Amino acid sequence: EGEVAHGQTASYCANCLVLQEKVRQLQEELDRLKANLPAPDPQTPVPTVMDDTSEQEMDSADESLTNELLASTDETLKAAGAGGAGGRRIRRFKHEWLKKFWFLRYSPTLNEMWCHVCRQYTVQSSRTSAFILGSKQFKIHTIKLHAQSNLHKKCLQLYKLRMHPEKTEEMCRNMTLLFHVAYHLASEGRPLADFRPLAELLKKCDLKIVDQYLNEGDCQTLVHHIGRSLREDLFERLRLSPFLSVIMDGRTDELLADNVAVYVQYVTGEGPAHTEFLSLQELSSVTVDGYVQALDRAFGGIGIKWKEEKVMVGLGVNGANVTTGLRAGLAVKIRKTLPWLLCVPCVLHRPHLEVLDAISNKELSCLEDLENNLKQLLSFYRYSPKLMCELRVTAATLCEETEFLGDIRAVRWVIGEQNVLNALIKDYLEVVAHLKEVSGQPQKAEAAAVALALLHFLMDYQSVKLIYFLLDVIAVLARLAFAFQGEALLVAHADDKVEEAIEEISRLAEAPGEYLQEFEETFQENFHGVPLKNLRVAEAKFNSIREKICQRTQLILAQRLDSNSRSVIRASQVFDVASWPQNEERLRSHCEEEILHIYKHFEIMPSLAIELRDRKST
DNA sequence: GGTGTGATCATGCCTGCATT
DNA sequence: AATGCAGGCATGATCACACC
Repeated sequence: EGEVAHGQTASYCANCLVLQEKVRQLQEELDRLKANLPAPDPQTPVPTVMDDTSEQEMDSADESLTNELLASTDETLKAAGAGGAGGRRIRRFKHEWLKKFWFLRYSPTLNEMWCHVCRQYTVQSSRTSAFILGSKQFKIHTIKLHAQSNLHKKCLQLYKLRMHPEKTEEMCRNMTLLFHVAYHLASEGRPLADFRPLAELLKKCDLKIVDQYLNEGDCQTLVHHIGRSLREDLFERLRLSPFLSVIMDGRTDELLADNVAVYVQYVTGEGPAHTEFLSLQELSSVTVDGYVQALDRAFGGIGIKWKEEKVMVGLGVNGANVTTGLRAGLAVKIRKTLPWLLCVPCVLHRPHLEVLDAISNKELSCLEDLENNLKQLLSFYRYSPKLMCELRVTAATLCEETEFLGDIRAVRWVIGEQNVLNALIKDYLEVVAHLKEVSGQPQKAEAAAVALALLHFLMDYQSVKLIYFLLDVIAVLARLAFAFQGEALLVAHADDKVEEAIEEISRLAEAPGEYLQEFEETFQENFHGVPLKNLRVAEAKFNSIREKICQRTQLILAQRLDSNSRSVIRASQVFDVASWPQNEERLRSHCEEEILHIYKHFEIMPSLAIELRDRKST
């Protein structure tokens, strides 16, 4: 009340004037009521409290209103101002400035001028501007400078937008373009610094883009909001989905902590299930508990309590640091809360990694020896541009593969890279010839020594035979990987593919595969004219190695599918429309048993009961 | 996240011009 | 000549941004 009373004569702002008038009327009404006086006669109605007079109306009205009011006070103020002159020059506010600068306001009581537009539309950061607080710097120069200032221009833009709503729409369109640019940068993983040049490019293409927000910080803000919006959409879809499956892909990082990418599969009313990235979680430890905690955090972040809400039906765990034991342990742990959980072999892009990791141990040290030798051979060329050039001329295939691999030191299993072994076999003679040449150069002692060691490896009968045999094994695993990468692969089919692979591997243990056969046919006393060493000494040893590799590989593949989930997963073959019988009669009874089995498995699941009830009621 | 740098703005002083 | 005013210029404060 005090403030308003104080401001009663202090402002010519239209908003203030209207409010002051209302206050005056209310005060009168209050006084009347206090004095217990009768209501005023209907000719002078007491206005009601502040109606919906919008700011917009006041703004549009304020110019004429202010000017009118000023006209009445102009003379008196002028007289008062002139009386105070004397001695050092005193600058005074000149009322004609109000006509010259429409945004200018002046309060004779406070003897301050300010900018009406800036006061209404300023941003937090510039609240200290003299033309917002109130200035006593009565110089036309000062006002002109303010009119040209960026702050004023920005506020003016906002003011005009408010006055003309149709411009807001245009601004929205322009901002949408800016959002597109920010989204593009984020989704392509491009630096935020590209924001401005990209926006400028669009401008050159005659697209209207706003001039503001073109710095990195604002781009980051836009990306942040885009991300938030997309996540909220996803969360909403997840909440609506009656069932969820989770895929966890662990990753070992030697520099930072281990982490796991959590993906979630959900169903909507139409179309197939969707798979989306949920979040990346740091692993406190690569243990069952570490993974469960990561799962808690991933779902906790979107307000889903997976243990209580009981909507999770499937789990796939993959990754370099995930052992068979860990995978099984995790399944056991989660099944304590969600007994219907299916643990399925999720898409396995690189089965050779897991197989090689699992089978390589002390008994099969030959694998690691081979790996080390291969890495040394590739490194020998990879990190010497000169040697690489020489290799390019003679052994183009191997050179290409080496380049493709990038940093050899970062490749987990060179053996697993099918094309590397293939390339080595293809360019075998050229590589051996080149190494021989390098080893014979006395001026490059270091390189010569390495080349000699590598020659020793390449001209070893057992090494070469092992490479041929591994090519057979890797080929089987590569076919499996290819099958896993198929777009519409059913779980039941994945199981079949694993079975097939196990079968093929067992055949390799008994009879030589395609590659080994080729080796045996080619090798007669020497190999393409290269005399191999340690001939036949290791034939028995090789056979034992071959057997072991096959056995272990079979075992690892067999463990891929969780035994508890197997029966349900096999029953899910019923969903493969291609396997349905043509005959209508037979179709009726087709897979009745399997459907019943799947139903019984999920029967205990609360959300299934709800889903079925909802279906019935509709 | 701290720091240096340039841009912007408010302010005061000075000067030149117009008016009294 | 005195006075008033606009505009130029210098200066310090503050802010945004780039860089480390």
